[in-house]
Amino acid sequence: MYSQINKNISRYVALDPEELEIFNSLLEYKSVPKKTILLHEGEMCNFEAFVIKGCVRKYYIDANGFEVILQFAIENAWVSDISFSIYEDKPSRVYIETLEDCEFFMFSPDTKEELFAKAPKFERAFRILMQRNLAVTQERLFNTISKTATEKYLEFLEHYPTLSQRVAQHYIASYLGISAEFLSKIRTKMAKL
Amino acid sequence: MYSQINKNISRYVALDPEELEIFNSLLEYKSVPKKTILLHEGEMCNFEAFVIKGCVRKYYIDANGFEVILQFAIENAWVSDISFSIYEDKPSRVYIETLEDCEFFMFSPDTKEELFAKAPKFERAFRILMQRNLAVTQERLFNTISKTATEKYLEFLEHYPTLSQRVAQHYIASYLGISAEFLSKIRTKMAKL
DNA sequence: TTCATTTCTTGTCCTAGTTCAATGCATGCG
DNA sequence: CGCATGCATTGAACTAGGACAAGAAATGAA
Repeated sequence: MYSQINKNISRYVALDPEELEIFNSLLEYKSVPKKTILLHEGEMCNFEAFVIKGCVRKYYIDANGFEVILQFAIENAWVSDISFSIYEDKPSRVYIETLEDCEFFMFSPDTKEELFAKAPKFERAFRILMQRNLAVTQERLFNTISKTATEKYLEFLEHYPTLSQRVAQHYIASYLGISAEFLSKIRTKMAKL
Repeated sequence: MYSQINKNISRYVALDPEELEIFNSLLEYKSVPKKTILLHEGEMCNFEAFVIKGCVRKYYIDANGFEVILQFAIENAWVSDISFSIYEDKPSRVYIETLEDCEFFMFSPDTKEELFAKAPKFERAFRILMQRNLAVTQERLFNTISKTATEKYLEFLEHYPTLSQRVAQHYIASYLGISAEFLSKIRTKMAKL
């Protein structure tokens, strides 16, 4: 049960057995049914979740009432509204919702501090995690600005091959920043070639 | 000369005089004339720069040969291609260029490691810096997806009031992800109201 | 198995923003 | 000073993608 997350965190920093021990002892396991909202807009996000199993989406609702999906997180991914909530003490503007029955390991800000105090090496691991997060977000910005809808969809299929089977199409459209109807049209056009 | 950067870094973590001493001793001052490219696409970005004075832009060139500006950095901002280059060991896809005569404090990856070794508290400071960077990028993504060109421009003016005086309009258009012509049209329309 | 709800498709019309000129305006440089 | 290069503006024609509507297909609960 711990092997996934241990493998994940070990990618960023070399850990000895005692450190992993400390890490595992602080993890909080949580099982959540599908369609559960883990974080509502306006709340403080007080967790960072590692997905053991299942799929979640992180989204906000824009000025016109449209849902815009910022991130899908599946097995071995982390999800949180880190950037705003935890450190800036601002309420979150996003929702985090399970799309399938999920299992998580959760970190609260307090247990994270405890971890850093007991094993400072993790400060570095979480910094690198943050950096990867930034890299992914930058890549997404890059795609959003510079690619056509079709290119974005192809890139999505390549990057997340399993996801297109797991989540409803209109969620993918929302992630790509295009209308569900237009995605449908892109798909029929692609099928004809 | 050190007061700006000391003030900046102290926002994220409480530092005692010895720690600031160490920090300052590792800073490398650099003065660069305008229109200098600090980082070319394909190079490894081996610095994080704090802008003491001046203005730089970070941009990439998309598949159709268009420049897209990702970031402007002015006084008291940090600029780098952190996310990809330094830790992932991938060559950068972006350019960083001075738009005015500039003064910087530079950090190389090595001096950063030296800093972390001598004063571990900075690991945290740089993690938080990274988080803010992520927050800003996420905000930008949010705006890019959900706002009209006019809204983006207004938001830009509000957020970076001085920049619109300092940089050419077509750079702002490129930052907003719209054509220079269309920005001009937005401005004339706004002026008529 | 049936009915209801959600999801996907398809067509038509519409608009925000682009592309491509052409023209006037700065401004830096010999 | 004059000239060249880059910058901003304006207009006309075009297009990617959106909004709306209505039907088909899939999913799911009782």
